[in-house]
Amino acid sequence: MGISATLRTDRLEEALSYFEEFLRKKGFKITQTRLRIAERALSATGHFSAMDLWDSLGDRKASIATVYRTLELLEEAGLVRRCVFAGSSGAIYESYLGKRRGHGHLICRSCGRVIEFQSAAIEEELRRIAEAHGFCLQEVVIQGIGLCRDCRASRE
Amino acid sequence: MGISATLRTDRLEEALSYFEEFLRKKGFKITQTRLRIAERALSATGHFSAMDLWDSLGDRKASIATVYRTLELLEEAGLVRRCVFAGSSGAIYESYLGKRRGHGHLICRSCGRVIEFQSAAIEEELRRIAEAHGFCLQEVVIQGIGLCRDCRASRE
DNA sequence: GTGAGTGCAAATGCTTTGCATGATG
DNA sequence: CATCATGCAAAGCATTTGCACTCAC
Repeated sequence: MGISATLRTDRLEEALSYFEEFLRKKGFKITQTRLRIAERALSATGHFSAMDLWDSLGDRKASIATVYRTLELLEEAGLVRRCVFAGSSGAIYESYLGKRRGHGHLICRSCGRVIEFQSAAIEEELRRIAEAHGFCLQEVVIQGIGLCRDCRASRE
Repeated sequence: MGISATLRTDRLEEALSYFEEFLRKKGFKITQTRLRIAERALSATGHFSAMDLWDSLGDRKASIATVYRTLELLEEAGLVRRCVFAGSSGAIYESYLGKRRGHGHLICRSCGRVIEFQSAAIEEELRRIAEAHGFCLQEVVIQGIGLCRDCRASRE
């Protein structure tokens, strides 16, 4: 997927200052490296691996270790989601900037394409089920695995 | 979690012969090792890692490589599901024996407990969404991550 | 100035693979 | 008896960690 170079400056600034505030509150330091990584991660339009993000940092690279460490902070801040798609090794991240939390994914087994969808009904039902079990629901993972329209067609 | 020693002989025999038939159809050989691993995997009541299964084999151990290879076959046969729970490294397997395919999981962040649930409504809705995207839905992953009743209580 | 953040490289953990040996159809 | 399955050990890969150095507060 990779990371697009286009920045969504509208909400990005907002998200970045939210991240700064998060760091301050938690007693973490606001460093150039963290901000640089956060900017790249938050402005990504698609799904990306830690390595993709690292690649996109250009000349002033951070170490891959720091990329992982910062992604963890961004996830903790609720700005980024770490996804593990069935059938693929390794985690994939996505920026929550401009997306609703808890959206679902349709993942194509054949080409790896990921289609996002939103379903209030599923979220609602899951919340209801969690409540019935006395479970405090913090995060939701909804995935459909199969074949996308194109791959399905090319098999017939 | 580990693997229980109790065998559910009622349906187990049935599942095992289904597995044998699957192997035959695919041109794979029916070996003692495969059957031994399949028996353990299929009769497990909870969730288990490849290592758990390997441990449970007792004195006549197979190699861990063969355990992985056989679990893959069992998954292909639709008798076992490989799950990756958000927040934990490594895959967890579950037998589909006596369970409905596509059931969901509530996973406790704090103690790791896994609660299973069934929701026809979610399955239905996901099927509807997939169809709307021309997507051929083969498998479903539904997870709720948060705190179970006990861990939630002990935080207050 | 002090403690936390970073880079580097090494370690980790789970999983897969190559290849010689052994069992199955 | 030809093949495929297995065991073993080594490789693979994504991720994490230890530690000396550097930077933010």
